[in-house]
Amino acid sequence: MATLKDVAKLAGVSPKTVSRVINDSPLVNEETRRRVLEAIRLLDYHPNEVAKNLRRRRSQTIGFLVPYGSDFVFRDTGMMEQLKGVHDVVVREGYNLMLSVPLVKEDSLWEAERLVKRRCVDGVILYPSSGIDVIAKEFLHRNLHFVTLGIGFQDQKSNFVEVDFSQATCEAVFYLFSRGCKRVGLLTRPHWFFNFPENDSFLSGFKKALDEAGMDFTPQLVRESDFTVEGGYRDFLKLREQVPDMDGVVCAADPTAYGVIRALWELGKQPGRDFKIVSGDNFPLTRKLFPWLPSMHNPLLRQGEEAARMLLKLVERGGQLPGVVLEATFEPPKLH
Amino acid sequence: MATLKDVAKLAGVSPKTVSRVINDSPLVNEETRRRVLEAIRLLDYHPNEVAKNLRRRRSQTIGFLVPYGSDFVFRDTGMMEQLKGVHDVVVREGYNLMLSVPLVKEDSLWEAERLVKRRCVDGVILYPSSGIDVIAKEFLHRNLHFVTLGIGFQDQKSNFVEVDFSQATCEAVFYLFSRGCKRVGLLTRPHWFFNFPENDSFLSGFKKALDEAGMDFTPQLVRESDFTVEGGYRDFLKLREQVPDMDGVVCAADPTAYGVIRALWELGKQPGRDFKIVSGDNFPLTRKLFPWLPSMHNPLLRQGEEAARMLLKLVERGGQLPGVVLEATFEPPKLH
DNA sequence: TTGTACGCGTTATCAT
DNA sequence: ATGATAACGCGTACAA
Repeated sequence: MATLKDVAKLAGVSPKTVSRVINDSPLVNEETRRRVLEAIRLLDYHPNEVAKNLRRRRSQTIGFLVPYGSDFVFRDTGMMEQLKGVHDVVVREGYNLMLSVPLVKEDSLWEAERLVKRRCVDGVILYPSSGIDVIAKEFLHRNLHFVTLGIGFQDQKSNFVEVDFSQATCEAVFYLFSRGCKRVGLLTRPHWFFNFPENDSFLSGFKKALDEAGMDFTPQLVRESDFTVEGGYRDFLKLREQVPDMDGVVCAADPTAYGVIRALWELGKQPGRDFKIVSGDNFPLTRKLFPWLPSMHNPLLRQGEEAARMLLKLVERGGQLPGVVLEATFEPPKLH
Repeated sequence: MATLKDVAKLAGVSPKTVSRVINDSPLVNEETRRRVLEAIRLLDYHPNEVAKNLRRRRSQTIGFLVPYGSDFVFRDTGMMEQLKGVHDVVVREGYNLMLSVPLVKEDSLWEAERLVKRRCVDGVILYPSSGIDVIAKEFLHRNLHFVTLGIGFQDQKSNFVEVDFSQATCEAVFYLFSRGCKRVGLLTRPHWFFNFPENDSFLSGFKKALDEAGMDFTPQLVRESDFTVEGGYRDFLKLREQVPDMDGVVCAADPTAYGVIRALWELGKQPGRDFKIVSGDNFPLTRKLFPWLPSMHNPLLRQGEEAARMLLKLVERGGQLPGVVLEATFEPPKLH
């Protein structure tokens, strides 16, 4: 493998000049540059990024840490959207993306520390799954770079990109009323999935809608459901026992809605006609598979992009950045 | 940030001794080791992987290069399975995983070269999408490390993990016959997706089944379909025009089958009852969403694992390894 | 515009 | 069992 020195020797210049050419420095004679480029071509020289990174005290790499538990199979579609958002920004800015999925839950904390403290990455994007609060607080304190996809711990003010569903959920409920529903339920997110359960924007939006519609809220109208198809199936059936006259439901996630759909099939009801549903993510797949299914739109791609942009700023400028809250939206489908 | 030297100074030993302790060398006195470990703890020292990698001329990282076009949205579920297989093996062996999705198709070749030649990674896992044949051949020639997920170019003998569907497809067709089908069609993989279209194991299995059943094969019975829901929808409707009396179909992929299911709904037919389907991947999601849907099983996870194991061997021992062919399986669902 | 000398933080070699 | 010294391949600081 040819090195920068070899190139310098062949081109008859100093190593530094070769370095300048590689890094597109303007401070180099055209003729010299030409000679150097020719030498690079002849030797098939490729700069060694590891050496460069050591010298620059950078890894030029961003980490994406997926919590164990992403076997949540189908949540992966949402994760992939976020990941793609992160990836695109990171790559465009000349960084690499390292993906890490700890094999067991206990490894998450150690893995986040390993990635950042051993300088495998310049910064890391974290899911706000349980346990991450510890990491986030320590990283903040030691000025290590991270961004959480959602709020990671209570009173976190910086370095997160959160999605707020309250307005979208409120509109979704009104949409169901407008479609003739008399009694609407909510399958919300699982509180145990997060570090501070209090702040459920699905629930607050749901309550707001009932309030504005002059209807009473009762806890019976709500169940939590983990973001899985089976969970949606199971929890919908339970919710139906709680609210026998329910004729519409808002789901916090697409997989949950899939579970509801399956349950309705098995009950001999046609989803969307005999019973109304609003879904929660609006995955591309959902549009393809169930074009008739109304859905809130979870801005997963943008969340990933924002998180990546924020992290790169942190890496390049240091300090902290105020958290960002994106709004989920609800676009009622065209009626016909 | 404390370095190895700082630790050495504090512990009153040479840097090399600290290095020995870190790397669990047996050649170090117990008492010395204790002192060093104490110094490490006091300084909160973390070894710098970049420096280590420079010295060891390794990046200790494996690349996973996703072809542009992975917007194939739902194929991602399959890709995630493979990725998870790769990840688990790679991490268990103490490597990192770098994920790269070139933003545009033209970047793929350059990106693969960049990753390997600039030593960002020690080796790379490639999809056999078009264009990869060029890379694979050059890498082979220059002894750079790679494994393709499937055969990347004609006559490739080494460094791939392929999945063979011929037997599974054959059994799937017989299953449909056993369920009363008289006329079975095939929605096979898109030939343009690969570099050498000749070797379609779905098609060969399909032909074999018809042959063994004493039925004539005609090209009308087959259509290619890209691995998308829309594609499955569209191509199924076309295939139905070609074969009006078709009463069963084998799909090369799960998203294709989803498209078929949607088409049947819209035709007012109940999938699985009025028209029989066998799917091609058996994603976890498929089991959850359509438990009644029979499917061949695409060993995606194992394919990823095998590819990773192969690549790590190549990285650590050099040379080349003969390609591996995994068998897809068909397990008829329990009838009731 | 170009070159020199040094350092980034670790491991390898060869001593002792 | 431990240490001195030299790499690894590049960028930085400063001088020319």
